Amino acid sequence: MAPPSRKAGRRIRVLLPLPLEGAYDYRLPPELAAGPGSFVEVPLGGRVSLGVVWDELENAEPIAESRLREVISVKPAPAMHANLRRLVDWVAAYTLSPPGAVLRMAMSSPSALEEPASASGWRRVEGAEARITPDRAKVLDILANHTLPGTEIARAAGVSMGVVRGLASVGLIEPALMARAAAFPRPIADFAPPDLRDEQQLAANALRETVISRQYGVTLLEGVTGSGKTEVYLDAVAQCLREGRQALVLLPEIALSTQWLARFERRFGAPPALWHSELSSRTRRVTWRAVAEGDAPVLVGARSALFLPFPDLGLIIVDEEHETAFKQEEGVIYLARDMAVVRARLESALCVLVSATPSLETVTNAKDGRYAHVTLPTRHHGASLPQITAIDLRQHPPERGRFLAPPLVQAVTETLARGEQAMLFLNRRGYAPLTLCRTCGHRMQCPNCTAWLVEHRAQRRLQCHHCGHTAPTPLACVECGTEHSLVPIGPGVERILEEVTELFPEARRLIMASDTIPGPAAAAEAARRIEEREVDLIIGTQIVAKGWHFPHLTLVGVVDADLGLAGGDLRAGERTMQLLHQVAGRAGREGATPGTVLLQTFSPEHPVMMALVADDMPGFLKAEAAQRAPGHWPPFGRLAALIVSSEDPRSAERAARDLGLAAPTGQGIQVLGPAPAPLSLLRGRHRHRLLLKAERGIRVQPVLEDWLARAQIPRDVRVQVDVDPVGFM
DNA sequence: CCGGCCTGGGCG
DNA sequence: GCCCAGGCCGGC
Repeated sequence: MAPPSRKAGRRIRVLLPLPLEGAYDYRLPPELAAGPGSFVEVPLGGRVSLGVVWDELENAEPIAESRLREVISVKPAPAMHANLRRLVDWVAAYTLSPPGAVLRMAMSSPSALEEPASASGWRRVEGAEARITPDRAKVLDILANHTLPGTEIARAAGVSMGVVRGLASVGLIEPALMARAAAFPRPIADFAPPDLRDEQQLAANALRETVISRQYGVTLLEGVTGSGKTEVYLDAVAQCLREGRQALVLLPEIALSTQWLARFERRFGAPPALWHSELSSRTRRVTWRAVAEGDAPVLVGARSALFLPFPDLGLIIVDEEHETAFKQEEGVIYLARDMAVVRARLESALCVLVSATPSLETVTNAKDGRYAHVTLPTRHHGASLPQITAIDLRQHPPERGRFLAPPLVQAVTETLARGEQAMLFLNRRGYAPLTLCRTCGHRMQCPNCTAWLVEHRAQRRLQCHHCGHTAPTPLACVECGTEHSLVPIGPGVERILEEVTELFPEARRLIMASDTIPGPAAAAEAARRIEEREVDLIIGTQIVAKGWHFPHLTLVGVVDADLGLAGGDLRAGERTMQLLHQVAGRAGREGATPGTVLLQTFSPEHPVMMALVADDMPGFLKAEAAQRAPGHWPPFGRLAALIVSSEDPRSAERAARDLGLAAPTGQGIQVLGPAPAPLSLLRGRHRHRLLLKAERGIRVQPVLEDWLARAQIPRDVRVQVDVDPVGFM
């Protein structure tokens, strides 16, 4: 056998969007031109994969020359910028994920690269001659100096597609690639700038300065609800547009942000580009491409937008920075708020973290001088902040079988009598969170999760809110067989609706929950009905907390203020505080009527309730900090969670125990657990958790890597690493 | 004794 | 992520 002939071409590294250890080496044939960032097609096993030419790695042991395969082609797409490649590497290293898994997010889907389909149209063939009818003349007129798609020509000329096809068949027009339509009209920086109040102008100036400087910076923009934070950061967006750089706005619930989008369009005379999981694959491709080519000056999106290929990003806004929706809990587990800061640093851009109730992490960073801090302490038009009062349920118990205490019922009655709107907030969907058999005590539980099944009476079904398991509500107890013995325990929003229907039969009622407001259209319709006063009484879950503007709402009743405090979660108090503060902020946003907020609670002496009533956020955060600092809890230390799961309960438990035995030790390091996860059974998997706690100066990644390398993990066990965990379920 | 299916490793 | 090899079990 002849020795393999030495083939020409240089060796390059290609990162593939797959969960592989690192980049793979290929040979680039001399006839192809590609450099770092180029999108290339390469053979992988028996298939062809799309990948990105990655950077040279020093000290890497190269694979044998004989094993190299050749790059098939180089894609005609803008190369992935070095900044984004560094972000991919950084996020992979930080989250201990395979870089290819992070690259996958940055490619959004491997098909994003394909040229958007049907970008072709028709143009006139100069000098061609054929019979001209009046209809044909109209078409040729329209095509005098344009290339347009067939359907558009027919519509503009008022002729049928047959005429267009006829012209093509006689050679008067020919197919042509169009200059891509401006899918994303340019927002105009000075289209309709608002008059900013003095304190807004000061804040806006501070942001402008950093945008103009083109330097990395992080600023916490803190302001009470209704203080006009959005106008301030949109001013920074305007400045970014003047600088000719791109701006990215991350929102926690993009599907519910129709009011925000309308506001953006009024301010800039054009809508922003959008990015979220529900985009069609075509829109996805067009948007991805427009971002890469710099044709989308402003993009608004969910956390995944952070990995889009902006060639020149000058500004990242993270609105409601404290929201847990910024945490990605599956696949590559990351917190978009923190990765936004990283991207801003890599891009020499400004990152603005916006909130009325900023997280203790961000407040601490601002206090320590790592972040700049600008505040808006007062509301618009002199509107006062709502008056918050606690209702002690021990002193004012609701009637038997009811959930609204007499003082709250009274307040709703008075509000409705004045012709104003009221809202009842309960962060629980469905009718009742627990269904119990009165005869044998059996509780209806999810077969796949450690969770009760929630009754949804309207659908006559029981549902698991963790795995989606659903079953018809049984007539008899599944355990003892007794009929009519199952009773609902506790309220969900449906049950509150039932109660107010009896109490206020005249009031026009609306439930707002993720199952009744499934998307942007429903959200817009709900907002319209409330704004136009077609609704008197709103009963809502946490989706009512998110950025809505309800000008006629003056009363908010929180049905169960204690709900989020159970469970011993590190941030339970902080999160409850943020959620209730945000809900409270919906009340009395306009005019002279101050809003009223009533909190139903069994523990009005709890620090969260006290702080809400006294409107003392800083005091609350100070107390939180004082609690967390001595034990080195975040933000005064670092956490990483290992979630060990398996379909086999014993396998999961054994692996967790083994990991516990192999736990790292050392100065400033502590391992808690293993312990069964609060949701010890989730989607059919048995779960145990271990928690690594380290002092602030310690990098947890090498510790984790070392730990995992020493442990023997059997094949049926999965170990997920969650650096900086947010939830503890 | 053969074939189907499941699982785990490798892909440059 | 997906292919394919190899092992194991089931069928006649």
